[in-house]
Amino acid sequence: MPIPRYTRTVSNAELDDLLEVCKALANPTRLQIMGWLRDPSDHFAPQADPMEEVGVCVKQIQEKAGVSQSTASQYMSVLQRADLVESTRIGQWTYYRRNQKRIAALPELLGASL
Amino acid sequence: MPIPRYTRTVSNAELDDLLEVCKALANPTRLQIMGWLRDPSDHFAPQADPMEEVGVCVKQIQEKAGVSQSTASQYMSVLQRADLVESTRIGQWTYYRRNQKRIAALPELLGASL
DNA sequence: TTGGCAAATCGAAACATTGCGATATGACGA
DNA sequence: TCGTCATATCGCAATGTTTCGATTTGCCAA
Repeated sequence: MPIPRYTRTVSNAELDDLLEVCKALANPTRLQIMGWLRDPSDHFAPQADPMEEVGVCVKQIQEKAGVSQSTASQYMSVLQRADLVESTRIGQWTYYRRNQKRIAALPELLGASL
Repeated sequence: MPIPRYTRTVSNAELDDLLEVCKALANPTRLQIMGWLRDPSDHFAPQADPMEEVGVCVKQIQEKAGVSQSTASQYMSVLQRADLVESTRIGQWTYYRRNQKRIAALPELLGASL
């Protein structure tokens, strides 16, 4: 029975997870969006539904970021795939907000994987 | 004199800094290397100079990662530009080690910028 | 001083990401 | 039912990243 030459400290799942997070944040606009979503009412104009609860709709993010509608939509789904944001659909709007639980756990993930 | 409509919480310098870190880590092999360098003697074979102090030479990283010499060298300079590793040249070898101070400060940078 | 080793840099091909306009889907109000 | 608005998805050209082999630089020992 062969003994592995060197130890593996970090699980592959955690590493892949962190990798996806880094990829999602490795874009200046997406990184900014995450910051804006921290205090939505400081960065976005009022909207139909209360942004502190449900989040901010794509149109507002698009306007603030100065990108096209399709780009804004794509950005948000990249961030969502990395589990950094959550979304709620209300009527014709999709509201995005930070996944605060996940974000709070990032330092730990960093410490464990990196 | 126009008043900015919304508040900026995060400095551009910090955001750019975090962006560079994310870019550097947004590659599976580079991410792995950072992990290996945490406990070098658990992951690399003995070498001329003591790796816990000076770090690990490029050749060892190259072999462990299974990439070409030029790729390994580039990877290390990407990590160094992001300030995640430091290097020491001894004779014909360049030893790389984690910038532990910087890495310890990452959670704070994350908390401040993201 | 010459040969060999380690590392860095260069140039290029393959591959991935970016970001747009066009189009599709679905909700709402007239 | 129709037109409009918000969002999502598609296809594509431009740009950026990856990764290599070849070349260059620098160090050391014979």
